[in-house]
Amino acid sequence: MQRRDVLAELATDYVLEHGVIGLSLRPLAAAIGTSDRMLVYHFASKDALVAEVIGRSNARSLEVLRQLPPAPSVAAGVLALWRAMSDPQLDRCQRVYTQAAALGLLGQEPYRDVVRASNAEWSRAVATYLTSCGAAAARSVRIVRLVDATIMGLHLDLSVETPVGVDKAVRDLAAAAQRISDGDQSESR
Amino acid sequence: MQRRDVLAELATDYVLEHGVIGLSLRPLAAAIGTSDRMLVYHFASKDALVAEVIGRSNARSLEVLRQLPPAPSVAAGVLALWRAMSDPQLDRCQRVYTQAAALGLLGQEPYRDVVRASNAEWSRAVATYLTSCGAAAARSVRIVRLVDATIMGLHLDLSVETPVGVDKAVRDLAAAAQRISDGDQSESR
DNA sequence: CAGAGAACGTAGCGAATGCTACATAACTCG
DNA sequence: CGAGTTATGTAGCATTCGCTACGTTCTCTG
Repeated sequence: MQRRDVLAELATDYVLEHGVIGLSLRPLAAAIGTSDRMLVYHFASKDALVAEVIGRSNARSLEVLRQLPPAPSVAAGVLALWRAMSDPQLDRCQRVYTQAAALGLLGQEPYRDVVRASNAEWSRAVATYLTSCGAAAARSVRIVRLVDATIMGLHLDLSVETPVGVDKAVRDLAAAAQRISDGDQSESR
Repeated sequence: MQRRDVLAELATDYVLEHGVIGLSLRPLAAAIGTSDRMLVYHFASKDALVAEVIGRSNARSLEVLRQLPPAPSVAAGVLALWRAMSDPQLDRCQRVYTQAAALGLLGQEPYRDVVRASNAEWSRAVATYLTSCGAAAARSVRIVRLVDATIMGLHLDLSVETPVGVDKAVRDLAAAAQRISDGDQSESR
């Protein structure tokens, strides 16, 4: 394996632990046994390095998601998805993504392209998964929109405090997803 | 009004436009007609200043939310809440909150206390609002958990791209909230 | 073996960071 | 008026930042 790839993977490990926001080259380089000089040499700039790291973090997420065994129903699939995303490994990837997205919320947005691409790929993968759980293909994107946003919001809540009732909210979400898949037209023409 | 309050309000305006993440004292000071020297003098440190700004930003959110007229149903209340939070003014406050929360996701968390307090206050206010829309008081916190997280997640999505189907997701959310309020026990024992 | 290209170390540049020391002005109140 | 608190300006310190210039080692290939 090329040196560049090794460094990229090590840097990804480091970022998954320390985040993207305050990141600076020298501590990162020291932690993975190289120098800021070499990081810039291999990745051209800090922003390019971080962008690649974000991409790799999201690639790891996708890898886990794609190996998630299908559940017997959409509701069960949502619960399985929640459990999978609550695993520390995947949770860290999601946190990195959230930090990258939050950077673009106001003012500067150095990682816009990677974040966009990651978001699109992730949405597609979740749709594929929920379809494998029996979601009507025509409705899966609609379900994904709701499920993905809610899981992300709940995880952000969980990072702030450890609120009661999250499990219940997840079950409510699963039920809502199931209803949409089953063809509920009541309130959403 | 004390000079300190004036500066705090001006700083809040500035942060609502430029975010908390890359913030540095000198550009902020220059923009609001003072110096970094004076900011540290009045607020003791940068972190203390930013913490206060985050608090004020969330106070503005609460002010708007508390003046939101009750809707005739829970579903309508969720839609009204969504519309209110999509207003640029309130949206910016939410973005600042998200950035502050995202800072604490990995590694450092300088604004933990303010974020926690803001989150708690906000949840309570949303619960109060939805109760005024007819939500059963005993179920309002459960509804809030779902609604608030979803709206936050959807707004984060919207900041990344402008995806189709968000409106539909909001209506799905409103319908789900309505069902919970009406006493749906089906999937969430 | 020779040469080329990749990998790396040392040192440092210019800019920006939060914050402080020191002195000065302005205003309030006895 | 005089004293004391509040507000401000100037200058700078120590550190860190991303990045680069320059030179050296290593490895691979012809």
